Amino acid sequence: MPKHAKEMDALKAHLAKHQLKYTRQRELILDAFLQQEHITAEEMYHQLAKKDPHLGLATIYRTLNLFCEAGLAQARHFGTQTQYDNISHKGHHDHLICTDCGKIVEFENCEIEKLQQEVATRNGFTISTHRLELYGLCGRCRH
Amino acid sequence: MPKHAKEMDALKAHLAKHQLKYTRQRELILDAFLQQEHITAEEMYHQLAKKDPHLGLATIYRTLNLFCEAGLAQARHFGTQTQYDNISHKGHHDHLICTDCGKIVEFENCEIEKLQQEVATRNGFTISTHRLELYGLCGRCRH
DNA sequence: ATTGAAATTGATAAATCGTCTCAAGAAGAT
DNA sequence: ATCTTCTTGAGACGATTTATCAATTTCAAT
Repeated sequence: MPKHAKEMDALKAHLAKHQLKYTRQRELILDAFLQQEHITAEEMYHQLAKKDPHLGLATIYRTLNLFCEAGLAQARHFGTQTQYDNISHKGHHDHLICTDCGKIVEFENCEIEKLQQEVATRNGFTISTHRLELYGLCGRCRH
Repeated sequence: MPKHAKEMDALKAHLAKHQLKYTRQRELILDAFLQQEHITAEEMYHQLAKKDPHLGLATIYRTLNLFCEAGLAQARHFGTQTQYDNISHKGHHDHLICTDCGKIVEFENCEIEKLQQEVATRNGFTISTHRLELYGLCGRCRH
């Protein structure tokens, strides 16, 4: 029994719905991905080089983008690179981002989420995910 | 009397402090920038091509980055591009995005902003901008 | 199990975005 | 006006991500 049966089922459902196939590479990348809070394609490429030296970087990009479409991941562009966040990792978390040093603090706030729901309802929307990023200076960089 | 005397003074102060010069290009780019809520270098390049066909893209990047250092702008990575936000522009708006039809609804919510401030303060951050996007289905696409 | 249509992969080429380089030109203090 | 320093424009460059395409794999139907 795999550790992440729920996410694997979600992926398989997405694949079936779109006539895509369940491949060895996708399973490999999913396993690695679900153990991370967030990761870049390049990082995953190096991690998986041990398990499968022939796994291509393009496949990793394609697969991480697939995870985004399947709702398992979310892409976040920071600096010159793209971070792929693992949505299932902890419930949902938002980010405080220091524009000077790049420091990232994660947080959760139920009240904000509640207000988001209200806004959505008022506009006839049904929310499935959201993204909230606060940009500014961290304590250290303000000086 | 220019419309944005305050911002122009702030820029001149920054230039003087760092032994930089006030050039025709910087003035041109500042004027264009202050009329926007946010803009990419590429967009500005096309806008300003009419006024100065020889203005280089590199100069626009350099100047927008200068504005960031001077505290007039803030860079935000959005999709594959960098958005330069006009800090002096008040009306910040957030987005409701339909994942099916792509419809975008803008909204503002003071309560959410207040809670964001609280979270930031609690973590020692000073916020200058933020980004909030709610993803889901709009009323029409839910059926 | 075999077949065959359709999707996927790996390798690399290509595109994209932003920064760097450098000679020529402009700003501003004297 | 002169001289030093900074800035500019043009294109080269580097980093990251996507597109291309022949070979391979998946999977549903035999």
